[in-house]
Amino acid sequence: MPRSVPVDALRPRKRPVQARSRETQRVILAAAARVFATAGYAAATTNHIAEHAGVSIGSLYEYFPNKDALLVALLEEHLREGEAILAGHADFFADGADLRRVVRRFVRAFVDLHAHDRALHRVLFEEAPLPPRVRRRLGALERDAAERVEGWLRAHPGVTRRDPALAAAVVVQTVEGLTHKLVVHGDRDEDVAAWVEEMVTLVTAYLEA
Amino acid sequence: MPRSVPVDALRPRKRPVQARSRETQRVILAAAARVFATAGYAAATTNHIAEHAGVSIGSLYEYFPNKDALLVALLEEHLREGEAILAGHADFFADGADLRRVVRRFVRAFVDLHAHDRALHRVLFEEAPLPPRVRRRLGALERDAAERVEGWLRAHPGVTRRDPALAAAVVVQTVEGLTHKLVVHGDRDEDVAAWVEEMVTLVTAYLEA
Amino acid sequence: MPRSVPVDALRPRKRPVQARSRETQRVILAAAARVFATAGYAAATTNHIAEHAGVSIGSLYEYFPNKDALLVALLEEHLREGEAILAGHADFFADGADLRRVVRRFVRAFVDLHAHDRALHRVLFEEAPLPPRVRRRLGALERDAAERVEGWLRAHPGVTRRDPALAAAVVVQTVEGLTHKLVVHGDRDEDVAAWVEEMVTLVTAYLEA
Amino acid sequence: MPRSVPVDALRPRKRPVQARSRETQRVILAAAARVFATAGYAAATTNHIAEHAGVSIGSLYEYFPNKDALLVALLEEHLREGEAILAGHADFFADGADLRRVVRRFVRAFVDLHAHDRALHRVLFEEAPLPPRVRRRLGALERDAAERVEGWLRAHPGVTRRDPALAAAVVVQTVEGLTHKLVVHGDRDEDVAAWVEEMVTLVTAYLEA
DNA sequence: GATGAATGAGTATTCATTCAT
DNA sequence: GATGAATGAATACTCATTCAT
Repeated sequence: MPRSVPVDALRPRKRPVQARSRETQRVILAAAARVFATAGYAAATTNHIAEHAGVSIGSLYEYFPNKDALLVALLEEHLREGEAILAGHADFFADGADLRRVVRRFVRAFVDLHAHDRALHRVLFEEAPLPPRVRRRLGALERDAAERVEGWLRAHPGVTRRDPALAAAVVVQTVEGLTHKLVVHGDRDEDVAAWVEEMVTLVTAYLEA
Repeated sequence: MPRSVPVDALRPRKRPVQARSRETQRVILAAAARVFATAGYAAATTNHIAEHAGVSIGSLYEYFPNKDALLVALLEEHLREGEAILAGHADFFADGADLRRVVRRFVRAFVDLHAHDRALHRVLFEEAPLPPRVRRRLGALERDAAERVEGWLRAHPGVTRRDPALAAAVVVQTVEGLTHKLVVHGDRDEDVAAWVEEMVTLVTAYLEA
Repeated sequence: MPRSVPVDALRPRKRPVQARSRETQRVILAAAARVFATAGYAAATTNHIAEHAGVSIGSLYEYFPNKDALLVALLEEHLREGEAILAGHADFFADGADLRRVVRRFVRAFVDLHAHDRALHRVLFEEAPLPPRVRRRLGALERDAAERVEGWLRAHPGVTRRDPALAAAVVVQTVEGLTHKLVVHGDRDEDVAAWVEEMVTLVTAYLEA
Repeated sequence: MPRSVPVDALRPRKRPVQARSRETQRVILAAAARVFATAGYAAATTNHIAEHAGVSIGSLYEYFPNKDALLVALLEEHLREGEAILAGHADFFADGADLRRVVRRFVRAFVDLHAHDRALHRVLFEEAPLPPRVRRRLGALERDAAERVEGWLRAHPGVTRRDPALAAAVVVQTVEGLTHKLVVHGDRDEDVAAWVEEMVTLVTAYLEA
């Protein structure tokens, strides 16, 4: 259980150049995702992960300097996806008059982002001791999302909230929080559609109140 | 470090009848709360907790059969408070016509319940591997709250939601989620009042939409 | 293989109060001496040492925070003996006119100090990566011895050396160096007496030259 | 990390015939010297050495079968220099009547032999677990030196020692021991000249006593 | 009831060495 | 000959838990 983590102690060790090693890295990360998700962070063993990856423990440490680095790599992947969604949909909110439709698109993006591996997200966000650097990045992403939402709120005539910055934060936190509850803890897939509609109503009503 | 905890291995070992024993137990639990909050669950050691409590490690195990039991005892305390609020305010929602005022009372109760030890709540709800039994109790409490809310929604004329059970769940999850974000991660106390108002608006608008 | 050793990371962990634990500490240290001496420092395993001591590995770490601490404890014991000899014989050099007799007593003390466990001394002084703090203490002891010798050289009329400080250092280093060679690497006990006489002649002749 | 090294596993693997190979070998050895000297034997890794040499780890093992072989090669280089001095100066001791001048030449040779890389010598002689074969060679060289000294002692009229073999051993060990102390541990270069004179006096006085 | 010495299974991590490319 | 990815045995150390006193 490492107590103090030196700077850059969490980055993958090699930038793999050969195809073989890039593949190995991918395999290890996939195994880590699987093992973290099923066993939980604390109970997950690096030896176990290497075994699952069909790779020697030495190879694992060739690519990742310690257990945390695996977690961080997984998280960064998730964050990159989130950033891609935000960046890719620059025109996210740039859509005509229908408030409800824009909100729905926003909610869907959040839900989709979290849908593909529930168990892993539980580990990533609830169980693991996230290094401050990663926590900061997480916070920055939220703030980035809030800023975009704020800009849109200011532009949209239907929005009645007085403090757009605050409202944007409320929207992001609400959607993110409910998405986590829903996707991470939710039991039934079939509820998702219904919940998405409720989230849309919740947010839209708030913005128009 | 045993990972699987046998059923019912989590209850405090003795029901202390003597005042001194009860006091010792309290002291240990207080120390556990402090140490969990500052070090995190995984990094907190039972020896450390015993030391903080000014008690021998043997005595700690006299009262709590294992490390998890400390966490569970702390959580149960929190849940008991929650139950007390729900029970004590049977008339919670039984108040006249003002939807907004009722919602505000509800939100306040949630926020207050979580306000007194932020760091501990972070550990309790985010970092610790909660035993299924406790997770179930947590879920039961949420469902209980949702049921009460549902009953009130059905009774209140101003509410427009079609599916009161679903709406009640949305309300409880939203308030709980935002409360956690706010109280557990929030930096500034002064923001709390503003956020409470926003949460009230959010929920009220939703119910009246 | 620890690279950086924090301050006080080398002291024994508990000051044992109960007789039982003091005995345990002694047993562990004795086992460490034996294992270091036979296997060498690098090859000596803490688990191996604990096993030899008839004690669990946990107990070993209860008393010594890491492998180095065992080595250091052993060395400090040796240094304490050296200091005791120096302190106990304050009248070491305070003996009449016979230069040769005083020198002989000095040489004997050095040889005796190193005689009781050759293999251990080899490990302690030749093979082990001594922490700077211990190296400094070693140097201080040498300097202390040299100062006492210097004082005596100044007082003794038969000594012809011009620079007593330098001469004292030469004497101490010569005797120590030859003692190590003799006792640590020497094969035959029977040679010791002859060598002691040669060392006495060597030093005496130098001082009177 | 294999602890026992099979016999004859310590010789360089190939006798490089091509210039390029010989150069590579030299580069690797130079890197080993540098890394051993700065990091110490145990902490020096073969990968690190290969990296410093600008050579792949595979190439390193092409030339040296294991880590010890590097150390041994370095030591043999040192021994070869020592042997060369002894052999080259067959007339070392064959010089007229001046005992003191001969002794000085002998001491100088020893000191010079060790002067050029202090840190490396510290590693080579104090820290590294020398394989028996190398230890034997070291001993043989000492015995060789002692024999030559003995022959000279027997021939020289000014020498009063009764047991020339013993006296020769004393001289060699004294000079070697003090040289190591001086060169390996000494801090200031300027002391060297003074110490050389003292060593000369020490030895000369002994031989004439 | 209390103490704290003792336990030992369990885990992250290193590094000399091999061998497919 | 050269490369560097892969190997895996080996080891220091932790900490929840027990139990003799």
